[in-house]
Amino acid sequence: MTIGEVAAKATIATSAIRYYERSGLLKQPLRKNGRRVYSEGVLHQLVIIEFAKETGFTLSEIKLLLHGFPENTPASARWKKMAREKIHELDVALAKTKAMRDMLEAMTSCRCRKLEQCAQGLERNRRRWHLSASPKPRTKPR
Amino acid sequence: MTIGEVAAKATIATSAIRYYERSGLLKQPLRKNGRRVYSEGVLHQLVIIEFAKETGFTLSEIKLLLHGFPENTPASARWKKMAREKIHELDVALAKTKAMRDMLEAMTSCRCRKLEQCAQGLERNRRRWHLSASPKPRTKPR
DNA sequence: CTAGAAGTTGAAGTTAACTTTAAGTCAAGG
DNA sequence: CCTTGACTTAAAGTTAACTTCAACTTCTAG
Repeated sequence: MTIGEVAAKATIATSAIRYYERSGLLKQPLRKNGRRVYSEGVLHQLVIIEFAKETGFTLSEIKLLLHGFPENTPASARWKKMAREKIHELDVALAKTKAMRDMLEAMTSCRCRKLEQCAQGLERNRRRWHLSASPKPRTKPR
Repeated sequence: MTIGEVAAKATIATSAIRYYERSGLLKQPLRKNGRRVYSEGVLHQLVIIEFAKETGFTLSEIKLLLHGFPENTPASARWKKMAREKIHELDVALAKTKAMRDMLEAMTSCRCRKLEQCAQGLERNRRRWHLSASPKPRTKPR
């Protein structure tokens, strides 16, 4: 398969495939006259990559999942190791987002005429709320 | 107050204050010999800005909150308008993150020996799970 | 008066995950 | 043979929210 065919079957851009290769997620495929020639296997790899992305892994974490274990480590063990921390991160993100939601909900009963007045009230509640400078789920990534 | 004093009181960097000014969040303060001279009011503005950031508003949304309404629009009305959509976004993000968590949790009972085998299973469940390309809460912004 | 702290500006750097562009190579169809 | 489309690379662009840097200027303490 050519890179274009792989891209079509996996519905991801060719530029992304090349990028994954450059970043070490995918191994360098064989070349014919300089062009990449892929076997079916790459499709499975891409499925794993996409799934991992959907569950919140960064590309460098995915790289660990794929190539950061001794060669013969079973997939189950890899997932268990990687998932534990990520699930915790997701829980933290959930708590954070809920807190954001609650603060905002509270604001909907604001009766202030000027924003300056809100500031006064907010300052009073500041410690009850302090969300710290931890992971804030971005609302509109790409 | 000088920009340094404001920064200290609000515990944000001077560069951030200048950046907010450039981006139109803060009005240009008076100058004395080229230097910015602030009145107390700016501290309230910064409290509002920080709160809005903590609740997930982007700077351009905050700009709307502060300057995107007719001059005499009460703060309460501004919040209500802005919060409604943001709360919805947060709910979407929550749902998404929960889904991510659940998928990952499911993976912890994976028994595959090779990742390729996972790929098979994942492909089968693909439609049940399809999270689409919508807002993915980033786990480690900055 | 002078060192050093703090201010000023515009421009460039940061991060992640890609995409886009420029400039060139290769293969297939008419 | 020639055009067209797919491929190649390295490098630069994208986005958000700032930070850092370079090159000055200004204020303050001694």
